[in-house]
Amino acid sequence: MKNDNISGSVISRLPSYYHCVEELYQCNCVRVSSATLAQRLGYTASQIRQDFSCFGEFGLQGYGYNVKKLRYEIRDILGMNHPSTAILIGCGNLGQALLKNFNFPYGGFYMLAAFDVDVTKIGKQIGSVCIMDYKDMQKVIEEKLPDMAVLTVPQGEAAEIASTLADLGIRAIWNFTGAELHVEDKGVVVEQASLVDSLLTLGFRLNQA
Amino acid sequence: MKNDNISGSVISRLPSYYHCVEELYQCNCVRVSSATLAQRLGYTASQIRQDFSCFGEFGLQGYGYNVKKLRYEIRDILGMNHPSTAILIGCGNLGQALLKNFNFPYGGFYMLAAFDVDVTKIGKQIGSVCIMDYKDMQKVIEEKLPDMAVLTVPQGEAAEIASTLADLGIRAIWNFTGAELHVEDKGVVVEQASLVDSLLTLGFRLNQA
DNA sequence: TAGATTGTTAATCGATTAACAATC
DNA sequence: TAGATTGTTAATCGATTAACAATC
Repeated sequence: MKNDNISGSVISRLPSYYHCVEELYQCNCVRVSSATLAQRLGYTASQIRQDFSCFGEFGLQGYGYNVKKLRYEIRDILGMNHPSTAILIGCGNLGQALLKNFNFPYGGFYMLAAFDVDVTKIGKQIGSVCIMDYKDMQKVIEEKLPDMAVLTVPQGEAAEIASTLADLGIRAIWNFTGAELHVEDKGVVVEQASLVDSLLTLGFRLNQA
Repeated sequence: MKNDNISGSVISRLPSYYHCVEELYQCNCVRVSSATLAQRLGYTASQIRQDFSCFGEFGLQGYGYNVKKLRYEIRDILGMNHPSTAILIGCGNLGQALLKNFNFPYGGFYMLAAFDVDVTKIGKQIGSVCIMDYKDMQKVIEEKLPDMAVLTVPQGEAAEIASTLADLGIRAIWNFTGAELHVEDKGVVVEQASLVDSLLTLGFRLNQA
């Protein structure tokens, strides 16, 4: 990686680059110019070249970008070229909905296991995994060393569980609870999955319209 | 509203202002300064005053902001001072998880009804609503005039349903499908609820760490 | 070779921060 | 009155866009 201080503006556009290049790749498209990408994404060609140049030189003068190579590079930036793994904690409605419907591999993660304290849920097969007893979580983490944990537990329990996960070596938490997790000082990456912020933005725009 | 051309940067901070001021209000906090808000939110006091000034003058020199008034103003910006209503279309796992667990009123919307085509689901009570037959949707929309529709149908059906909703007078769509909806030219506000983008950002940051 | 398109430098534009007069 | 803190103007900083030499 050329530059290790990538701005938030650039980071926020990475998912759209990923979606776009995956689509081109699926359509067997071989090459694409920054102008074409710009049109599809609603950015300027200049911005796209500027963004890519934070990470390296992926194109060829007079040609544009080879889709296969560009896809490889963008997946590399997102950490997808080496498989990352995840566990999910808290198999309520939201947890189960994610296990059943969410495309984790497309997001760059393989789901290894899911945990809950409710004995009536333990043993149930949901999506690709079988719900396990929360008591066995430590053992499983120590064995399989997952990179990331999806946190879909009740808000009141989130902070303590997050702390436990950090101590067990989990490196990232995708937090679906409203709780503030204080594990960033332990080197854990926390990403807030905030649906309500999206809805509030919708409300604002509806109110403006 | 003072200024009707609010930048995306400001809009993206509105949800955090809302969360913060709701919390202060729940704690019976009476007044707050931009410096205190800044500390709680991790912004600068200057930015907060600058942001608020896009919408009006909510404070008092030498005093700060009255929490109750500030809460009223921020809720007003987000369109919460007059009740907005919603329906949900597609009661699969995700749809049901939202109906059961998501706090729509906190997000500014009251859920009026939910629809599905699956006869085995119709009549089932989920959260505050009872799943209705998709065939009856038009009638219900014409009667109750909901402002917004939560779209949790399979991706392949999303575009057509969105178009139908637009024609029936729905003014906003909270889109949980990956489909691109072409209804913005019909004056419909579309907000993408993209969990995968959040996960991709997590992957990037994990890869950088 | 001629046309196309990159990566990068320079110019512009917008967003954030600092400073401060106004005033509660 | 004196201290505090706003709203706003000016200064700075960063992000986006435009321009263009390099070169496929």
